[in-house]
Amino acid sequence: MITVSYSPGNLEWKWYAKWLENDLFRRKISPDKTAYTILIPPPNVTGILHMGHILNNTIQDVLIRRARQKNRSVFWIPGTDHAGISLQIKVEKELAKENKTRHDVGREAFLDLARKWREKHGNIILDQLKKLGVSCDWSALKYTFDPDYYRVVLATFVEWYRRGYIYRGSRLINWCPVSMTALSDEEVIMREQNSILYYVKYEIVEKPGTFITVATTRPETIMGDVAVAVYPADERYQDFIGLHCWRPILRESIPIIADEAVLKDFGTGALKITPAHDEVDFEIGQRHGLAAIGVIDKNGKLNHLAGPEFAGMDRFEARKRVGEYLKENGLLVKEENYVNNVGFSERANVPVEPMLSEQWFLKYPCVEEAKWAVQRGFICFRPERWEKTYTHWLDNIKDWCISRQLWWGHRIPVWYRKGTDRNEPQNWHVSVDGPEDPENWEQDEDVLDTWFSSAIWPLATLGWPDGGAMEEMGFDYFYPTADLVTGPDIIFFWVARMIMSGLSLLGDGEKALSDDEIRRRIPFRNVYFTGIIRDSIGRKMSKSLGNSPDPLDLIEQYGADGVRIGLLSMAPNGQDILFSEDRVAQGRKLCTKLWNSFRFRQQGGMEGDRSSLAAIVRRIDSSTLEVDDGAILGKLLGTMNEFERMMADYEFSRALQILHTFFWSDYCDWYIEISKMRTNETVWAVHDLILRQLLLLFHPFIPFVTEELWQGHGYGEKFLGEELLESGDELRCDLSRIDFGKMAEWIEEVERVRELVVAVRALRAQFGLASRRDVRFYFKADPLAKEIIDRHRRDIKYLLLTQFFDETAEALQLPTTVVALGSIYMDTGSLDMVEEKGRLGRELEQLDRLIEMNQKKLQDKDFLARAPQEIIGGARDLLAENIAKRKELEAVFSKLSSVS
RNA sequence: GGGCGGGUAGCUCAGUUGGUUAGAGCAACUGGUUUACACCCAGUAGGUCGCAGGUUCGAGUCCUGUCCCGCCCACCA
Repeated sequence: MITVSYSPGNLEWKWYAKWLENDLFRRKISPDKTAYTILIPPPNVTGILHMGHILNNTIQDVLIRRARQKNRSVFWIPGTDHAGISLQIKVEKELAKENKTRHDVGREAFLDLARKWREKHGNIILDQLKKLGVSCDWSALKYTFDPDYYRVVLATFVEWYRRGYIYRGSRLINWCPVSMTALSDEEVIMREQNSILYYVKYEIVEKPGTFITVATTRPETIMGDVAVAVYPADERYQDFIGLHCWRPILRESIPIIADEAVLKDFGTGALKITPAHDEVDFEIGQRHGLAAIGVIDKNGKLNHLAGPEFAGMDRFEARKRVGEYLKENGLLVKEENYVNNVGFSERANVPVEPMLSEQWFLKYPCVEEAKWAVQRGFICFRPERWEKTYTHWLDNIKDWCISRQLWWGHRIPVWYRKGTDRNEPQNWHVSVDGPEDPENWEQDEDVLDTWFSSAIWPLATLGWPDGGAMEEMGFDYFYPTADLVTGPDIIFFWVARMIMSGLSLLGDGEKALSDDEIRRRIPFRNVYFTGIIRDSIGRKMSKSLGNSPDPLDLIEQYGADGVRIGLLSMAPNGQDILFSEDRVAQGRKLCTKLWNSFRFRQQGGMEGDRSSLAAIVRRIDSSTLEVDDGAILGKLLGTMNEFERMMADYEFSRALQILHTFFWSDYCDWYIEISKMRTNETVWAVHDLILRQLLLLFHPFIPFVTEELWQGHGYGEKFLGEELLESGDELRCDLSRIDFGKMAEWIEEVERVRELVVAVRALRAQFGLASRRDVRFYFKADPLAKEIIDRHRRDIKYLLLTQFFDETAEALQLPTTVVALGSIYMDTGSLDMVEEKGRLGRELEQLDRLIEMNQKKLQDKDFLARAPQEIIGGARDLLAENIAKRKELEAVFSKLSSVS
């Protein structure tokens, strides 16, 4: 038996603990079953649970629980990410409270602090996820900084280095002057800025008194200029190409060159070349063999190469001062306001500085195969459109700067022989364990980009590359994984890189891969991209706006079940989601309603075997089975089939809506109500059957309350989570004693009766008589319809709150409503004739419009000639129905007319 | 500059190869303690489907153009 009222707080933790106790989530390798694996997108150890996690993990849990219901061998691998730069910042902030920097405590002590921080806070988010009910196999928990994971990361580096994909080089990279590290292109976000475009005069060396003017937004880099470039065919500057000009600050002769990369229509068409601080300039410099002079330091301040006047000055201060200097010296032609795009560091939120720097790079492996895998559908993106984004990125891919000047991260496994030139590869040692004579070497100080370790998440979590570990984890059985659920914002950061990693690392050769080989190596078969959760007016949720609800508060208030189903119901397929707490409240209401429907059932007595589907079916006695019972069972089967179709397409919110409508409208509002009139064993068995199927269908979405009801209602020994789900067709076989040939007919019949009841309710509501019990009704129907009405007369009387529902032979002079089954007249005892005439008149008018429309269509020769038969037939039926209806109304109407 | 997504009831969204009178939930309004549930029940109202053309017997759905909103990518300094 279940308790009177539903309170999620009490029961949720109870069941989660029991599930864990009974090891329900642990993977099992069963050769006779198909494997189904999901990798959790590892949340950052620094993260706290937000709505995005809730959505993400709810979807994963739904998929996982459904896979269990379908007898798959399920493995959901949980884990966390060490969150490189993010955790480093947290620890540095704590140090800052004591007025210390990481350099004060030193590398080892700093790493200890970071580890301690993670031990203390790192698993909070996992505990929060448990509150949500996620059914991960916790015995497989991974952390990207686990010692074994750490080794895999290094092994990957070594392997790719060995294959020539990783190299060290001096390139122009994105430098963050606040975090003091290099960043990848993906970590730079472009922002519109109000800038000033300075037009600066450079005097021609060979022609004193003649100038070439360049336009720049970055005058503070003039000291690093090594040339001025123009478009080769630019007629304005033909005479200047090959000459020289004087750099206006730190006066020096620099060449005037021609390069196709210059846009002649921008500014003056002349471009100052500063290879150390601009990407285009760098490339031009390379083409022309120019040196690069870096005038900005890693902390964002100008260095000694900028000259004594500006050295030590912040780059933005220097910009202003250089501007003033140029003006004072008559070198500034003009300045104008200008809006341009500037790259910002994602984390520190300051403009990045393009800087020439020695870093480690990865030339991505298997780029073409990665494209192919998705194009050929070996990996299926949902929604499909993300394929384009993915392909476009791969088409324009550039080498990945993987080294970070941080301490918290996987340290690059490269050692340099002490006292030798680091630029010479023969002085390098690259291995996981380091050189055997460490005293003669010093290790590279840098660590790897966090995303480097994330890229091998599907491999490392399953034990790769260690044979023993792979066997223990069941690599061959569980890889490739089935579904990846993530946000489209990390399609480059993570998804694409995982695909390339899998393709590359699961083989050793670099030869072209066959389709079969690709299928074997891909890390997952489906990628489901969720929408991004926004607030109710479409803004991104953020801490600073304070528009993000605390998921734990929501769970507290509405229960994890309510939050889960509420969120899913508002999540259209792959579209952004406008969060509304209202929906979450509705989620809880659904749980409550489910609960209460069981309370209704239990008031009917708990006799009857419910321990299995077969047992319930046995209790159904065909001789007492009525049309209503058959109809609701038929609807259940239809609902199950449609639900399955939607779920197969990952259309969660639509699937839920179908289920919701069946449960609430068909089962509760109709079937429960009419079954109150007859309480025999067959009816209770039908209830047990429907409730049982509802629990199974709802369970992946609302696991806690369904488990409570399952156990409380005595549905079996096993946990609901262990029970298999029949398909609609399978259930149909189990119900083979029912005459399914008539099912469609039954459903149709019940629909007609419902139509009648609804129409009459509306009629009486219009007369303000909704709750009066003394209203009499009369009906006029043809023999076939009368048979139906007779069959349901008891239900109709009950639902219409009336004692009188009698047959009549003629149109009565009473308020009336006409439905497919016939005409219903309402005897109110007294009646405002004028009011009723007006009402009927309006209804007639509307019918006339419909009839006219229909007739027109059916008289259209083209329509008759070209439209398919069933459409024409449908139109004919509709017309006939409306004409009949009109005739009935007309009869009453004319009677009223004759009276007044 | 290129690409993607969206514009349907006051709000959030469905609408599946074009086909009967465009749907749901919420909000609004009216009425209701009928032996599961007021976290409920019953009912009412509300839409020229962004705009303009076109294809078609028939367009919310297909095509073209156009206007808004959002996102992603891009080396105009």
